[in-house]
Amino acid sequence: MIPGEVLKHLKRVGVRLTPQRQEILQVLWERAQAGGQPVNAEEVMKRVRKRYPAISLDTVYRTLATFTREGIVNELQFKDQSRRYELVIQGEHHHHLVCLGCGYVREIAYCPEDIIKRVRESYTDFKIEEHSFTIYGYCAECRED
Amino acid sequence: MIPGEVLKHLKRVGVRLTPQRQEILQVLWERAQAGGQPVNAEEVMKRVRKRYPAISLDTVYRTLATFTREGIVNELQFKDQSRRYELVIQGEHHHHLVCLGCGYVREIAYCPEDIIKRVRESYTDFKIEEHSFTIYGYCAECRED
DNA sequence: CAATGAAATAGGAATAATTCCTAATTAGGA
DNA sequence: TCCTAATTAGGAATTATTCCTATTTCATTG
Ligand SMILES: [Mn+2]
Ligand SMILES: [Mn+2]
Ligand SMILES: [Zn+2]
Ligand SMILES: [Zn+2]
Repeated sequence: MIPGEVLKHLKRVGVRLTPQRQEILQVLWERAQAGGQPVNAEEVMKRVRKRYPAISLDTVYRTLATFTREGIVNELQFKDQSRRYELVIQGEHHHHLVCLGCGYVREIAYCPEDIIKRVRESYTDFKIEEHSFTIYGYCAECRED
Repeated sequence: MIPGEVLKHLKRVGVRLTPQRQEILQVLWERAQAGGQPVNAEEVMKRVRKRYPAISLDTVYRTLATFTREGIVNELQFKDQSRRYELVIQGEHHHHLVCLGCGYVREIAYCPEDIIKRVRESYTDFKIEEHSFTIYGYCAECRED
């Protein structure tokens, strides 16, 4: 299930493949399959505990941080201060549309690459590493008018 | 100092102009003048206390929330989970470049309006309210290579 | 200019998310 | 199989933000 390249990468950089980590990957993978709704740490823990009851929340946090550092996972920070995670799909990059009412997330394929390029060119003393772009609003169920 | 239109707006929508709120506005205004480095609630409190020692942190938070709701203040949520605030300058809109090392913030004038327009057109059942766009990296002092 | 009442405040408690700590366990190379 | 550095569980600590409530105050009205 879990992409072989992910396991290979972890091995290459010397990140041990513990059962906890495998289960977390599994949960993220299932999530990605089921529409790509990102999950928070609490939710990851709950889901992992169905198959691996002893996992601690701290391990979930640590693991998600490790995976994020390794580029395997995307850590999203939304403005309701919820942090959510999603598996990075190889060679794919996207942003999100978030409902301020229910928190539902949709993916949008567009990325302001042109702007990032321009900024990289004009702010040469600044080394760009990443960017976040999120659109907020109300989904069909949550909008009032 | 504080833009007259701001005071007028608050009056119009029935938000009382207490000394606490005036001092907070003053601090945000001074910040905007001094380069536009956004501030967090703690910092706002410290600065306000120099002139109004009894203000409580809760009042700062409440007031910043009120101002944000009224469109007078911008609430920024960065991915290190710091929340910072800046005065909205009438008729102006910008985004930020944030250093992952020291947290220093620079403003960038570009905005991915075209993408937002496209999203608005293709996701018609979604009512767009706002957006956030932030570029992260390392400033001249913090970059290593 | 005094009375009035809803709005706002101070200060401390409560909450929630995340990180820290440490003794015990374990993955995986030798 | 052994060994050791990496990882973990579980609970404590920390941090940022929100909640609570008795008291104060703004600003409208008479
Ligand atoms: Mn996504
Ligand atoms: Mn700014
Ligand atoms: Zn919704
Ligand atoms: Zn820096």
